[in-house]
Amino acid sequence: MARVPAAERRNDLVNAAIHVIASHGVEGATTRRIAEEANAPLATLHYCFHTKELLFEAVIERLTEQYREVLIENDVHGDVAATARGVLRGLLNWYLEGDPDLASATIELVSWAQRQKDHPAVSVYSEAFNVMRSILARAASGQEVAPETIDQIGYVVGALSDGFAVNWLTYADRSQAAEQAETIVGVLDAWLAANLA
Amino acid sequence: MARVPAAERRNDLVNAAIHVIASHGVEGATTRRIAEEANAPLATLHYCFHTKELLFEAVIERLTEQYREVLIENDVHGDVAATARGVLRGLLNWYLEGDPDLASATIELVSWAQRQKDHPAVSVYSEAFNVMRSILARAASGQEVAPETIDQIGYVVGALSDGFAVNWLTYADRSQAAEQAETIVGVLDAWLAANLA
Amino acid sequence: MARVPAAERRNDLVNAAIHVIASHGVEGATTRRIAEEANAPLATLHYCFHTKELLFEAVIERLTEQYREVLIENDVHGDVAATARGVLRGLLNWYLEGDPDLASATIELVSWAQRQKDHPAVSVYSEAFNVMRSILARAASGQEVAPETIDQIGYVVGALSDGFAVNWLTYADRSQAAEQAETIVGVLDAWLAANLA
Amino acid sequence: MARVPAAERRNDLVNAAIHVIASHGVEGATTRRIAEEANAPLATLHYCFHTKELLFEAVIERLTEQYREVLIENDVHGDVAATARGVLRGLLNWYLEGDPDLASATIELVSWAQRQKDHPAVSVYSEAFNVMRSILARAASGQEVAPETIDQIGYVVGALSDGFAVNWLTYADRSQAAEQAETIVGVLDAWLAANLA
DNA sequence: AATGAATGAGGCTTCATTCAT
DNA sequence: TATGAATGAAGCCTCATTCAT
Repeated sequence: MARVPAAERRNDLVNAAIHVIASHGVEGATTRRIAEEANAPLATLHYCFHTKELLFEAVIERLTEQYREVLIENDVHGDVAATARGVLRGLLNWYLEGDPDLASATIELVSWAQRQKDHPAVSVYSEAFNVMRSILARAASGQEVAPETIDQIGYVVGALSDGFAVNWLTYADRSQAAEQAETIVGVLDAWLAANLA
Repeated sequence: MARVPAAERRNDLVNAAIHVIASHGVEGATTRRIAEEANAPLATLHYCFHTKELLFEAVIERLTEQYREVLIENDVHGDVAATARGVLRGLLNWYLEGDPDLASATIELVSWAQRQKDHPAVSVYSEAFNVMRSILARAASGQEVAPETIDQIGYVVGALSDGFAVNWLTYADRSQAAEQAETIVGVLDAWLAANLA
Repeated sequence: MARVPAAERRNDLVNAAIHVIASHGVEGATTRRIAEEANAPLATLHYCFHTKELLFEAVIERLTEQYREVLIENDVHGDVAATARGVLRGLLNWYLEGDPDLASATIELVSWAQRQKDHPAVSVYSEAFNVMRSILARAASGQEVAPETIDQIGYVVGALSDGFAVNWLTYADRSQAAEQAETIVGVLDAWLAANLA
Repeated sequence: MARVPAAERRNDLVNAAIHVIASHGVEGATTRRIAEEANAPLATLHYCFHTKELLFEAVIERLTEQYREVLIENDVHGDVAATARGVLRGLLNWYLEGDPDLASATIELVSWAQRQKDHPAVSVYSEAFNVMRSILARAASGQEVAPETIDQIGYVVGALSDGFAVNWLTYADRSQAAEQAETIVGVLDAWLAANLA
């Protein structure tokens, strides 16, 4: 079996882990399956990560980063309402049109991570929330918006996208989900309109 | 160990499974742990359910039923808006104040079930949705509300409660979650106000 | 593979462990090898002992018991000198003519045990020493022998038999060892004669 | 990591191996641990020794040499009895006051070596015995001592020191062992007195 | 009907070793 | 020469399940 540099292998393994977690769940994501998916010998997995748990943490880091990129890419640089709307749209599209593995692995890993000793799960959420807050704060700089309101908007955007994701990953019906995404955006709009008036 | 009738044992085992799934995840819910939690011999688990998968399906049935009861108990028999609001409140309270095991086991099992051959996961959602629809439909009987609107309301209530749950189970901060529940209800209110006018 | 009752299996496994430790050392005594030697599935080993360490402790218990039996069987019920002599002879014969696996496994395990958390190794020695002391003490009941002397005799008998064993297990030359056994007994005799006068 | 000449590395590795074997046993003496203890890259171990077995043989050579030095340093150049006594004392002190790693590694390795194909273990003993014999023979040159007697004395000195060592390494109680050393020397004295008269 | 006993398959990890530079 | 990187084989253990009573 051809030797492959470690950096590349680490990358392959993280990708493989994401794929396997997405399709078999955290539960079915065994080291063997992940190594096989990455076309790597089993021992290589442990050479690169030492522990399955460490691999999963690397996966979480990757997901966190992806999530952050989605947020940043969808910053429309408008006012608060438009910005919140853009970010929510971006998230829904990420779930719908991006790599579905990333989305389902995220959902899968959140509860796994929540049971780990040092709760890396919280970091995904907190990191995501921080990025969202800074985006919204910048959008609000010209307006008179209380900091608590910013946080609240961030929470609502997050909750709406999570709620959307759970349903979408359960039914896996794309056209239905596309309609639901519109509904979800409408919900945010109505709430923003009522609260930022 | 005292011999216990199978019917009772089935019940004990389902309860134990819920508890174990909630605290260890689907991943950590081994037959041994479940049997031990139920104070039952390991073989009894297989005597009662033959397969771990069958036990999990029984758990899902139980959760579905619980979910339905929550919906029904929180039917305020008012107009559509009040009813949707009541149902959402009921769900949020179920997560917040009811047996937290039930709530987290539900979230845990949804993605597990989604990966099973015959998708029992969908049944939880569909069943829940059907109940919600019938409740909302009855509430709407005196008003002029399109059937699609009813479905949409059901979807939004579900998504909001799911979004709430994911965050709550991740952070497990009760007082924060209580505030967030208010926000969530506010979101529904704004949307209903804008859409049922 | 035929099912075999657990008690018998535990016994088989302990015997197999002794044999494997004797021939491959603690180092080479893998669970697989032991299970194979016992004609048992690997899982059975863990069903019967849960842990390799627990199996080894059972082996140590067995060895301790054997050692004690050797001592007791060789109690000639004479005076102190004759008794000490008889016990030493018994030990040397045990090494030479008994099951050589028992003897070498004993030597092998002593240093292993010494590195374990709760030092079961010491127990082998202490137990053996206690038995020896009580045998010698009874033999000395009619004579005027200080308790410290009894302990000292016990120590010397032990040290002589250990010294003999190390050499015997190293060279594995039976006829040479038989002569050496005579020498060792002679050493004890000389020392007893000089010290019990 | 600084590149270090192979000769020095060989030395470091042998020292590290002795230390690791002493504290973790042959069983726990993995190449990684040894390399780490020697502050050497893992591959260097195999570059210097090709095989773990070859490293262990080098360790045995070193131990043999040390043992020989102890014997020679403790040659009092007196008559046979005094010389035997001096050598025994030297060995007991080596165990008690010298580097305890050396002593325990010796005991550890003897049974390991005994299981190897070409029995390097025997070489330690034989070499040690030869040295002892030549020392005793020189001491006996003025006296009338049969060659078999010389061999016997060598054997007894060896057996007594081994017997002492096993107990000392098991209990690791220095003050107790110091007393026992006196006893052991007394045993030799009594035997020599009775046999060289 | 109910369960203690037993097991094949597979879990994660670590070993001594070799490759490639 | 000397070593970071990589790996096949084997380590211990636990899983869901089945057997025998």
